[in-house]
Amino acid sequence: MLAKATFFTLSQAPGTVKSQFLPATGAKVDKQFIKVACSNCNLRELCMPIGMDAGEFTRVDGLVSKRLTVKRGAALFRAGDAFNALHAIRSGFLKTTVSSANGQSQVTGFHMAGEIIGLDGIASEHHTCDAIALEDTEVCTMPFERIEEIAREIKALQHHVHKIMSGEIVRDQGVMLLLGNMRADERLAAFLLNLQHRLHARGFSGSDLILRMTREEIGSYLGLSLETVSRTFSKFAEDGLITVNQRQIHIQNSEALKCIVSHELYH
Amino acid sequence: MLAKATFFTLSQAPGTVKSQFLPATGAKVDKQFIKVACSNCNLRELCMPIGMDAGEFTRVDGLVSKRLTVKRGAALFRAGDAFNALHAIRSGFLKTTVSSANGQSQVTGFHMAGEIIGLDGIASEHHTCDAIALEDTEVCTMPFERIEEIAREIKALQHHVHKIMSGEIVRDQGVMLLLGNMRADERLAAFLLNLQHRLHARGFSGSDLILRMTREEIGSYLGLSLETVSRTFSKFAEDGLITVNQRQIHIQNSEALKCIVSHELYH
DNA sequence: CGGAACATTGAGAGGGATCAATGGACGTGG
DNA sequence: CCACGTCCATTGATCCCTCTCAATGTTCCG
Repeated sequence: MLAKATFFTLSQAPGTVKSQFLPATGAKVDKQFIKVACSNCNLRELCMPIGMDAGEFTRVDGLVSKRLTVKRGAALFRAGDAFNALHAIRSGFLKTTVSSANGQSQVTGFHMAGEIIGLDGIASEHHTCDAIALEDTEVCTMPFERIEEIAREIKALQHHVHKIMSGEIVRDQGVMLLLGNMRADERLAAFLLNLQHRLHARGFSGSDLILRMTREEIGSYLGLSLETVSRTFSKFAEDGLITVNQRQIHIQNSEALKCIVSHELYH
Repeated sequence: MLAKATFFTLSQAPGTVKSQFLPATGAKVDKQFIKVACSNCNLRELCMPIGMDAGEFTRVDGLVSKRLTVKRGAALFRAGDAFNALHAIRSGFLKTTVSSANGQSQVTGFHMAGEIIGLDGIASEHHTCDAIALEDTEVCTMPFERIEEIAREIKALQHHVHKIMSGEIVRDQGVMLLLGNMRADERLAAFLLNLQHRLHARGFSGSDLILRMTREEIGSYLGLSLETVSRTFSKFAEDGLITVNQRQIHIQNSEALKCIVSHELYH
């Protein structure tokens, strides 16, 4: 219930190792257009409001000021940076991390195609987290002033913006529940199931997935050490719930994972 | 830095035990007006946008459809309830809790006068958490449709709504950092400092505070058992950092608390 | 005054962190 | 194409922080 409510996020590839993430339109095709319109984008159902007429959609197309490419390991933005735009992820995969004054940091989320990133910056006009690409990533940058301007005119867009922000709040609540209440195996099971769920929403089977992040990053997100993450993966594999090969995970028994999340030992 | 960035929230009373929370206007005065205008409210600087002209403020007054009183222990809303309004807390104190399918629950926040509650419901049109009053509480109910309607016309209000939601996201990030990275004493120290900070913003000294929640609720919020909360309070008291008398806390050495949050043992 | 709810404190156990060493995978450069 | 170095993952051993179970004390309210 809450588990599917959107804890986390994850990237992956359908079956083959190197296959790219985009469900349909290939990157090469995109290159032909200097600017791909939202109305044309195959991710629009994930990141744009539904129920707009053609005229409204044309206005929304004007939201995207530019497309950015972020190389793996590079930052889309960093804590402290001035905020002026939200970013829709077109392809690729990012993590967001917050840091305390003394340097310890925590992964607060993994973000994949179709999601909106940068909401944290609105409050103070400055970002409060780092957004780091975990693989080469392409984002559509939407100046926030322009978003607000158009949202004042198009009801559906306005409401959509509110829904996205509220959804992020709900997601965070789920992570809090996870960090505050669950034990290691429950956290990791919930993590994998969320993964599966989100991949399914993007047209993948979800039983085969490729982790884009290290064990350390998973551990940071889940409030565990990297060793515990690794050990728990191994335990799941021993019990026949999953198959682990480095970052390739095959989910064999998602029902059992659900039982683990629910505190129910085994079946 | 992140510590003051708004982890949590807390109510209290300035010095005397039974004193009410409202900084100035007493409840009795309010009763004379069927409806207290936002433009008149002494909390407006906390919950309303600044920089509006008189005409705009009059429109915003129309946001509040009614005032609700929630008795201690009662729910303002519950997970699953249909969402249709946000609530501004006028006086009192609430907690929000989320529950997983199998019944374990977690406090996700404590909310005091001047804060907006109910943002979680926008995403799915249904609330995802319970909001329970920890003392008799008065809220101003603002139908969300009306908020959106007026926000489309008044830029300052629109932006304010966005800031409030973003602020909630930033707060949640801080809680994640706390739950994922800190140890018991660090969590509790951060909790107390956040308390102090928020009280200060409301005109209280903040060195004397009265907890409105039980040890168990603190523990749930911080991901600790109630015994650990109690023990840590005692340890802080032994070390001369605070004085504890049931729910009355006196902060004697907030600098030392800051050191604890920063992982620095003692000084 | 008695009971319920809450807080404190102690003893013991366990889950996960930490420290440490080994092994694979990948990329770079010879 | 192979060698090497780096990064990452796995696995083991040990320790300790926090949970759990339990008993007692305190406050508040009917």
